[in-house]
Amino acid sequence: MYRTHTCGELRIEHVGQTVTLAGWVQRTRKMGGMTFVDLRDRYGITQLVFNEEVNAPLCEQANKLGREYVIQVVGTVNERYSKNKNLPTGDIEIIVSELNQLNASEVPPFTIEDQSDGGDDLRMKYRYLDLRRSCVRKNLELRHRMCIEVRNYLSNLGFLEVETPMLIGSTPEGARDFVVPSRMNPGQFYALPQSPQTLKQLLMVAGFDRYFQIVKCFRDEDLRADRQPEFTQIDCEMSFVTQEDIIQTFEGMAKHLFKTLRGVELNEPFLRLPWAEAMRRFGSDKPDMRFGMEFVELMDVLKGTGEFGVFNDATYIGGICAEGCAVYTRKQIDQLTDFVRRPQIGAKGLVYARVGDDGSVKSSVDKFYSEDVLLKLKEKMDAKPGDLILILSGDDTQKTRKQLCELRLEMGERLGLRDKNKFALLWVTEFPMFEWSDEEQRLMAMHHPFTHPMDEDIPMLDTDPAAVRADAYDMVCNGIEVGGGSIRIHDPKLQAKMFEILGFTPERAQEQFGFLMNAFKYGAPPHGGLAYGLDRWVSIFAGLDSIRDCIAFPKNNSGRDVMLDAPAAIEQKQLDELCLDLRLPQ
RNA sequence: GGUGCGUUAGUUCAGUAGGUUAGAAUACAUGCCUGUCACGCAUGGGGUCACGAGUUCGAGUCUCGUACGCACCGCCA
Repeated sequence: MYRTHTCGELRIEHVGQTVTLAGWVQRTRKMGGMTFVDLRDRYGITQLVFNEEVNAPLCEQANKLGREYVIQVVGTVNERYSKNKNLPTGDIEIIVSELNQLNASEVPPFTIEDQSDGGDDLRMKYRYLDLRRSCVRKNLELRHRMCIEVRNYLSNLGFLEVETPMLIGSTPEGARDFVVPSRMNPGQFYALPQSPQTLKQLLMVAGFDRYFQIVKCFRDEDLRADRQPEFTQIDCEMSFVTQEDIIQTFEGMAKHLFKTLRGVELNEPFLRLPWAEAMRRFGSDKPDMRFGMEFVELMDVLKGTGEFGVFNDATYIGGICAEGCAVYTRKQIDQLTDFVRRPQIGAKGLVYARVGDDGSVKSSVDKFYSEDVLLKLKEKMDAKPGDLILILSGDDTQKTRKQLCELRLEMGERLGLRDKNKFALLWVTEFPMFEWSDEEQRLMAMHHPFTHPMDEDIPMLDTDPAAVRADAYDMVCNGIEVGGGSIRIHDPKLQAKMFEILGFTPERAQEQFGFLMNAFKYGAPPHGGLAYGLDRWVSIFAGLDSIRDCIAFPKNNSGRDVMLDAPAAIEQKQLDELCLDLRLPQ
């Protein structure tokens, strides 16, 4: 037996027991005739003591241990002279009588400590060392507990976890597919699923009326801090349900996770915001509702009421009111102007108005407007003395709202309103069914082509498809889309019409999605579902800035695994066997 | 495909206006130290300043290019 206890286990009540421990050397402290060793495993740290007077050769042996050596010790649990309140095992130590070095270690390239000196790149290259750090390990432990709670919650409601294949067919809609060549079918390719969407719909046809799966999904798109090419979804689908049933079920799951994993009771029903309203009030389909600072539309107050050409040419003027920010210096406001002018945001400029303690308004456009108009502005913005009004305008309402959204988030950040320990959840509903693609010169499904339109909008499919709203919903937490879903189409005729609107010929629809349309001919139940992004949930609960930190072996910004050095070229023999003629870009 | 920032010791970083032998902290090594726990003290080793070209009497420092990293835009049904 390698060990009788873990390194996080022993307490004052174990004093006097003879124990065997095994683990890694975190650090040694040599005090002359005495040596202390911190022994670490994933359960904690236990201090080992070696005393030259008691056993000189053993102490000598301990002095030779380096960081990350793997050792096994036999010893007696002893109460410490001076306790360490920072460690759960800080009341005790092990007086070692036997030391076995199980393995040596090279000096690690960075320190294996919570406050590591290692940069991201190096930590990823030696991820197996990085994962030894408790702050990283804890994220994976949380991820594990979340999976358990998801399975508990859904299992108790009668959901069945069913695995769907990883090797499926490529579909042209949506994200780029990762493709896998088939050796036995030369020149043909599988694709890795972007999501098990169609497969779970087939499970509904098969009568598995409550399905879920914690499942890897793959999308060959550029990465971000919150986007990996392979990521994990909690994928769910239900039959004989309305949108309301699904929202109730999965709002319940969110509440369950918050309660069991964060100890947060969310008693109120989540806010529901139709997409158009979210765009109008926050300029985003995933608004951060931890703070207010809602948009106020100012066209009626500022357009045509003064000589300011920028506003008079605008088709949208919107403002936000930053409480107490009238004290902002010229420099601070210039910083905000630079912020909105950054190419990624793209605003031309920023108009501001300070509300003085006496209620007077001083703005950057004073010379263009009468005092009367400026007071009307203050009134419309509901601004109080000491507030700062920030205004953006433009000739593209959608774009200007997006810019104002960035400014609102920046102000929220500056004012400390985006507290990681505060959670604001909501549903965004009534998404548009389609959005116009300039690149493809056609309507594209905003969600996916299997989304059911809202019943009352179905007649508009023929007359004004762009105005049709979808029976779709996203769950948003702190400005992050944490899940989304929809009621699906189960009528083959409606599905065929949808493909037609999306520009598919009947032949091509049959070729790409025939398996689904055929299945619908055999009694498809009404159904709908939702998928949660597991990585995002874990990173929100753990307060992480990037989902990488809750993934054991993540990819870097360019989609590379720097530890495995993948992707990489393969041998000519493999290419030959796959009948692949590889021409690299010049 | 694009924008921004970065690349200097094992590691994290500093490096002034372009000018002598490139620094700090930490890690590592050696020595001292019997109650430390971010131990302390002393000494020491450790650098192709990412790569390539250019400007210059002279480049870690300025310019251009390349590679890599991070963040973001596009993209992500």
